[in-house]
Amino acid sequence: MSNSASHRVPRGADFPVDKGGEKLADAGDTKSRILDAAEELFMEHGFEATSLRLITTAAGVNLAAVNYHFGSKEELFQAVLTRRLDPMNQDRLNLLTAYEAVSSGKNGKGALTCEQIISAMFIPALKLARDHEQGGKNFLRLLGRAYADPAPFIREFLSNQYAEMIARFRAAFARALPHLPREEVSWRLHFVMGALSYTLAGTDALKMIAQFHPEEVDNDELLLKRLAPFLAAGLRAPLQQASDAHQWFPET
Amino acid sequence: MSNSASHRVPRGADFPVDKGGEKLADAGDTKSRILDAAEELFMEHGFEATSLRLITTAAGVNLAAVNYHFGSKEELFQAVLTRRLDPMNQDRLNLLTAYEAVSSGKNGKGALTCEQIISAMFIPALKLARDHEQGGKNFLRLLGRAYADPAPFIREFLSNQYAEMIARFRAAFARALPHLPREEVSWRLHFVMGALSYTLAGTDALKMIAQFHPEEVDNDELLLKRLAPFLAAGLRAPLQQASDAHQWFPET
DNA sequence: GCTCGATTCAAACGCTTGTTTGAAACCTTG
DNA sequence: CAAGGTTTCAAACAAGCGTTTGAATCGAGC
Repeated sequence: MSNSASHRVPRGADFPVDKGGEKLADAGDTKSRILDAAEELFMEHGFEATSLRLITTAAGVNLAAVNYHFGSKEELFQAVLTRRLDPMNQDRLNLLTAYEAVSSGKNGKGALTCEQIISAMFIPALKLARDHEQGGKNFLRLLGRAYADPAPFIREFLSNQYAEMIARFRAAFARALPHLPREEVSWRLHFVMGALSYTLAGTDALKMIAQFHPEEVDNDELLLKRLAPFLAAGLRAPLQQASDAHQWFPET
Repeated sequence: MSNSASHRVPRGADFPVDKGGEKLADAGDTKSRILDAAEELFMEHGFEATSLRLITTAAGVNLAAVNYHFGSKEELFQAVLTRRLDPMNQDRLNLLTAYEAVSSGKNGKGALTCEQIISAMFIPALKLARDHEQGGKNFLRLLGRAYADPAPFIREFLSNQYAEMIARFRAAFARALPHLPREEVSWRLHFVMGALSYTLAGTDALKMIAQFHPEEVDNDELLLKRLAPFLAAGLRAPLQQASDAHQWFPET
């Protein structure tokens, strides 16, 4: 029902296009003002707890503007995610392709190191984290939270957005870790994605508990640089033999 | 306001107590029926998206029963978490204490291995995951999602619930990894907690993407046994030197 | 058997939610 | 300047929310 043409569709393209020298996101543009306000408020309160009245008031636009420009609250949320997620994942794919081109040219085998693959995942995220003028930093938090959101439309949306990227990176990790069963590679990729999302989303969760230095808490760049070696070591961990399981979990 | 005595307080204790041979959680008890239904529905839809009418209908009790027995929706949510989280964290502390007693008796130094410390964190969680009769498996998912929930009352509640456990485990890891700066230990503990929560919460998130075998997807026990070695290797990763940072993130 | 506190119940309260509506304002195009 | 499509606006809509109320029901103790 939300995908029907029931709402009046504006003349503009589905998304602001960069035509010529004009700014890509005009700060005065109603659509962009809504996207910016929604991004910040969704990050702060989550999808369900953020009302359209809160968003439109913060954006300084009329309440009906959301339904006019985006169709529904759900479609607004997807637009907020797409605006930055699409380019970031495309950057990741491009970076991985570039690494593979260099590597295959050099030794003719085409297998990257774990460090290279993780770099291809993290550098585009880092680019967003460094983007202080736009709300890039906020966006990473929002994205991390969307990962854990139970709403079906969010999960389905993220699955579609990530499908291509995940497949490419799983293949790359499988080549980098040929001694590991494919299944184990899938799991470890899952762990990497999880640690990344959670860490980005939850910096304010346990910050007091972890007694971090104040200047470090909100520094996503420092965070990623600490996380990357941690994950690389995990990826290269020797495969756990079934006979060793008792070392971890003695039968209670 | 929610903590006032504005609602009529029932005669029973704050929580079902195990008196003698009677069952700890009587399935017919209104309070327990509400807790069970709420646990499942909160897990499925999240806190905001789950209405009291949904919960009370599923539990087969009157709508007003929640406010009568728990005071408010927020207090119900905290009761759902406390019921299983309190014992689990107590188990973790007891297990860590037991390991430390054995270790200090053996070599007089008292430093545990990373494997032991991780075991002390994971085994109590594993006990819940194995607990199929009760909704223990569902609870781990709910808990993982609560970690990422932006609602202030949830974050504050979890901070208090975890404060003691986190402090003890950080100290243990610091002794196990004496070559690491305390700050780095805090970060890696944060990564461990994050990977654990996310992995437990999000098994249905990327399950299609990761193309797992169906029988493995919902097996939290197998999951934890794969995650533990991954995290242990990460914890023991050599400290990243500032001069090596370019290996990960060449200045773009 | 009656009393009194504990519990359940149906109904309503006040409020917020996402969405729709039809008219007003705006702005480009002829 | 007039026409026509685009965007904004105030107002209302139906529905759902958490919570409260006061009476009905239950069940043990005198």
